[in-house]
Amino acid sequence: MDYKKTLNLPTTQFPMKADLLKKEPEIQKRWVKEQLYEVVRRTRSGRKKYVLHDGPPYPTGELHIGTGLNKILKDFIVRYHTMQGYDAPYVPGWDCHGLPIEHRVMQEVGEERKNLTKPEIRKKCKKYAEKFVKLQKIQFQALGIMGDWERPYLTFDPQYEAGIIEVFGKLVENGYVYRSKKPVHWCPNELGQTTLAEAELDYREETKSPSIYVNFKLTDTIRDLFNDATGDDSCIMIWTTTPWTLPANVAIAVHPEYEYTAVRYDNPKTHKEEVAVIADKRAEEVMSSLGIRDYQCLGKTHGRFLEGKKYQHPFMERTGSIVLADYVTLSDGTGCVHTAPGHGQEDYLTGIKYHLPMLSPVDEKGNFTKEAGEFAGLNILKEGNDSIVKKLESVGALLDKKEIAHSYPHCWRCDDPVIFRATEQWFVSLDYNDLRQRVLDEIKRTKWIPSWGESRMAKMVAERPDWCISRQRSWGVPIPAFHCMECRQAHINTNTIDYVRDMFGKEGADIWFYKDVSYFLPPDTKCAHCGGSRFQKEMDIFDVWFESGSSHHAVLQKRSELSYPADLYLEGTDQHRGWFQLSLLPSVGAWERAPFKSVLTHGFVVDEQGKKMSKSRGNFISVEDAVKEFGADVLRLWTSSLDYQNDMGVSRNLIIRCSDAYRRIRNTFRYLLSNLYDFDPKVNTVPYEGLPEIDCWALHKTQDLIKHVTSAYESMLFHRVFHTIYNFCTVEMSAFYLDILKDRAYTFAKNSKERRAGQTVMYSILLNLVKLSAPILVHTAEEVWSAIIHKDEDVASIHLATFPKENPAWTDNALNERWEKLINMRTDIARELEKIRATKLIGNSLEASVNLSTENEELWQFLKIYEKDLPMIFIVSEVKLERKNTSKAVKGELIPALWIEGGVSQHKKCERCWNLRESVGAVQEHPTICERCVAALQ
RNA sequence: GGGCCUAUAGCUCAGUUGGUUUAGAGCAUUCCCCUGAUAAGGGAAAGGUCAGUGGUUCGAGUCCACUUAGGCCCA
Repeated sequence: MDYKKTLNLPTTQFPMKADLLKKEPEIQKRWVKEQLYEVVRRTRSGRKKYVLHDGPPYPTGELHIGTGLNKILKDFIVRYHTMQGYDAPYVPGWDCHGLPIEHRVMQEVGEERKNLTKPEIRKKCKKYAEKFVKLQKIQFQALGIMGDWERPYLTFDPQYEAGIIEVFGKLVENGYVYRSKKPVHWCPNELGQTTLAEAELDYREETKSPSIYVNFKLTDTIRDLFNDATGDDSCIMIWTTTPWTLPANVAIAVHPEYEYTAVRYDNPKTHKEEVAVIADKRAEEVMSSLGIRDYQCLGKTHGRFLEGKKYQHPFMERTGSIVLADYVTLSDGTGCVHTAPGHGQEDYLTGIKYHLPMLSPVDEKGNFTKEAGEFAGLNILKEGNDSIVKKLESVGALLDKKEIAHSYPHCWRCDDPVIFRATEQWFVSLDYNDLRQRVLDEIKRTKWIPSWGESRMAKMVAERPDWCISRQRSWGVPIPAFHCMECRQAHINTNTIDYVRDMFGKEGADIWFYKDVSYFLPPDTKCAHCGGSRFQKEMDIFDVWFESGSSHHAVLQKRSELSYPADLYLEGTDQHRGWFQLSLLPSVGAWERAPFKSVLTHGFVVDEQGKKMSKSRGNFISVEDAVKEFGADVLRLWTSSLDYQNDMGVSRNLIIRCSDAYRRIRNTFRYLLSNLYDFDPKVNTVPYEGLPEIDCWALHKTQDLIKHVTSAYESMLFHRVFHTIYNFCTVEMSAFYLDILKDRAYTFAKNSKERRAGQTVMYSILLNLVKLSAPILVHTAEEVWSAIIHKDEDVASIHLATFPKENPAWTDNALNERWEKLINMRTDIARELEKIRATKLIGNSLEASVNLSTENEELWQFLKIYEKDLPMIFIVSEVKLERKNTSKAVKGELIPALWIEGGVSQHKKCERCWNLRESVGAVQEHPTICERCVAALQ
């Protein structure tokens, strides 16, 4: 007789091979068809909301794996909260305007760009953005991200644009918006004459510039600092490579902590004795560069003591003063830095700090203006530079002039060197009405994860300058302002803003570029300053950060399914300066509070060696490539396995390793399913009280699993979710419980209480496990769910199911402790059996017989209690207990009181259950099987 | 150059307020077993100067300083 046919061997349609590349798109199609997102919304309607607000990526090019990872993390959170019963809508968004897109479009257009009008450029940009929104959407969906993909938010939607204007209007109304000058990179080329963003600059290494040392006569004495600095010809010496910026000089910066000295020497040009202040550490090199051998240092003092000393500008009718700045270095120059707030970024910040005048006597063509006095009309990079140098020489202020080669920015379009020039810009004030302090208060009220985000953020806000929100570009939302053509004053108020807002909401911001100014102004508008009635449109657009930073209003406050403030913002740590901060500022400015209750940041994707990922390094991985190679669920599992608060290493190798883990988890599902083919929970469930103890142990471990996984999800520590689930599958289930359960599941009578008990537990484990892993393995969990014949919840999709809850009645710590001991024994015994196996006496552990002995009374009692179960637990055919050790017995490692002797069982092997039993052949009708199997056949 | 962050076996992670003689898992590796989860399953072994140096302490993977390597943001 073929007894194999009488066994209850596992059977299932659920394939071992995942075939994710084929199956995931099918499952996704099903979700779309069944409108899963909409159904989830409906079933959760009225429940407590949990709003994770999406930070919008740029629709440019293929998706970086880091962007995919960000969306996957968001999806974990949204899905987990949904399963916990929250109404957790997810509205993805895209940041559609801005220079990155305009830049790429212009590059694609090539030479023709010079002839394009703004509306034409905008049309092309829009097309470009739309194209990549579409492509990226497909890729996000391929990752299994659940959200409102039919209605994402796009920053170029007219309604969104109106929202931006509303935020701006509120800030204007509250008094934060002002106009002022700020230095910008400027291309003076005839065709250009425009500001340039950092991305539009080409730094040329070999640019030749004049290098000059200049003395500025001090009008304040320095004898208080340097006793020997007698006479009235004390100077402070600067070094610069841009003589043309000297007319705008208003200060000289020194480092507060560095040591400065006063050097006495004979000026080789004027042959007069002079005393000049320079950094002590620079003295030797500067003097040698000037060709001065004989000089004398008159002591030292810290830079901070020089603060406030006044000097006379060498050729302008003006005095300046010494200021302090941390950015002063000793790597070149004199340690005293010529400061012109109208011509440099750092100088500008120092200017703001010291309330210095912002001079910029240079027009849009790069020529000096009247403000530059005698130099008016000269082109700064040509005759201008030379004239300044000559002037310095003639007044005796020039010490030396050389030519040096260094790195200098050039315009990406015309290749001409660019200049720094102060132009009128729009700003949001940080200090008006204490905005900065109120933002800092909101930062304190927000929960930052990890916690150091708070100090990082607070420091940035505390030190940042006012926010320049205007850009001189084409692809963006225009700043809704007007300029009086009589007095040049800006005309802006809530009336004009509301008027424009309505127009943008209806027709889109494009209208600004097509229609005449009169179209946007309420009739009879008069200039508030001069009463003039002729106006020009403002042609600056908003900084694109202002757009995405308005999403808290344009999306959260506008869409009925969302709410403000959001429960969570989740982005990379670069967004502390970016989106987090630039959402926070307008939100506090307009509505007096932070747009988020908590902010979670993750690290960056790096390669296997921990190096930054970039296309040029060749270690770039796109979402599309990764999904095509591994499938979304493997990618999601990999994402979950990492501690995202650090940087995350990614390479094909690392993801391949993770696919092994995926297979293991999948196979656990498959095995559970395959043993439940004939189990109907309504009919076959064995109540807890009727379960063998090992089954209670498995349920205890399952409660433990639920507890730990839930807490890990709550803390958003997904790598703990992963490790907990994975270890449960391998250690507790596969290597122990399920291995032991085989005997019962296969060889006991189909409807026996013992077998049904095991199935009862496997069924419970299957349901819990599939739900616990559903937020991560979205497709596989769905596939498993479909394969479960008797579901405990009547929902078509696992993603409509509810998250498992721990059953405290099934947690039994005392029982668990007993089983810890038994498992340790099992490990000790396995080690002994391995020795016998090495001698080829046994193969399968069922061929073994084990003698256990102990002189420890407590352990002895313990063993006696479990005597009958021990063969089952150790998967051996017999276990004999003895009070005395034999000489061959070996001491246990984990249970030192236990002495173990492994041997070969002398019984015959039961052909059916493979155990070696004395009872084999006891029943005549079945001479090759044991009594237990005979009974199972009845 | 500045601010913030990270560093535990080849890989992914544990390591509770500094305290149990040999720092834990799992995976990968090597060897063995099984062939009734089978492109599966089980077992065993090996693998770490906790990035480095110095300090505090009776005692440091854990606290402090510096160094190195890397990341993010600035300059």
